[in-house]
Amino acid sequence: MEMISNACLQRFKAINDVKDILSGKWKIMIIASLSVFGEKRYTELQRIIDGIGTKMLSKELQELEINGLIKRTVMDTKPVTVKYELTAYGSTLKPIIDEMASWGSQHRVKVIQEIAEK
Amino acid sequence: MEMISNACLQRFKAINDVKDILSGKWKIMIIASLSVFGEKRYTELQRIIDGIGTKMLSKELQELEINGLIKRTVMDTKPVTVKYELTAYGSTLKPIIDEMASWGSQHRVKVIQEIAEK
DNA sequence: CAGGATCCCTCTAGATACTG
DNA sequence: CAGTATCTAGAGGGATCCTG
Repeated sequence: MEMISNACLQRFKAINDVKDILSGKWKIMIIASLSVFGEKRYTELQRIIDGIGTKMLSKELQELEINGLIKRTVMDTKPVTVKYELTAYGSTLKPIIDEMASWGSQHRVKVIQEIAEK
Repeated sequence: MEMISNACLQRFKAINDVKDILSGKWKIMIIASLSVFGEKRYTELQRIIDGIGTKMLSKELQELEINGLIKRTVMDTKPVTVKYELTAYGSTLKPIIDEMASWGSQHRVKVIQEIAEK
C-alpha cells in the first residue's frame, strides 16, 4: 500500500475543488470576460462569449454567484437590466486565469511551429 | 456590435486551449500526481488516484501523451511494466497546477470558517 | 431585457469481463 | 502487469419557445 502524505492528499483535494468550482463549459470564459471587461449585462455577456445560449449562461452565472465569485445586481431600469461583475473573491482567481492564458498562448506558438516544420 | 480587441480574443482562445488539453475528469490529477511523485507505473497511478478505473486511466494517459505532456516508457521486464512521467513540456504546467492548489487550499479554509461562523 | 421551461441528444464516464 | 472491448446510465449541454 502506497503511503501518500497528508499534505499531498490535501493538495489533491484543493486542486479538485478548483476544478469543480470552474466546472462546466463556460465558467472560465465568464470569469475571464468579467475580468477583462468589468461589469457587464446579461446580453452583453452573451455577445462576448461566442456560442453560449441563455440556458447555460443563466445556469453557470448562478453557480458562480452561489460560490461567491460574481455579484448579480438588478438595475432599476425599464425594462429590467442586470449587471454581473466579479466579486473581490472572484478576482482572486485571476492568477490562475493568467497562468492559463500565458501557457495557452505559448502552446499555440509551439503548435504552429510544429505544423510549419512539416 | 461589441468591439472585442484581437488581443482579447487571442487570450480567450489560449485559455480555452488549456481547458481542452486538461479536459476530462482525471487529467489534472494525473499531472499533479506525476508532478509530485515523478515517474510512476500504471498500477501505481491507479492506486494514487482514488476512484479512477482502467479505462479512464488509459484514455487520459493517451491523450496527455498525444499532447506531449507525458512520456510513456515500456520497461524490459517480465511481465511488462510501463512507467509514466511528465515531459519537460508537461512540467511547464506546474505554475497552473500550483496556482490551483494554492487557491483551492485557501478556499477550503474560507469555506470551513464560514461553516464555523454559523 | 433577462431569463425559465421543455425536449432532445450526445458524449463522458463507470462497471465488468477479457487478453498478451 | 497493463491494458482493451463492450455495454450502459446519466449528466451536460443545445435548440426552441415562452414570460414578467
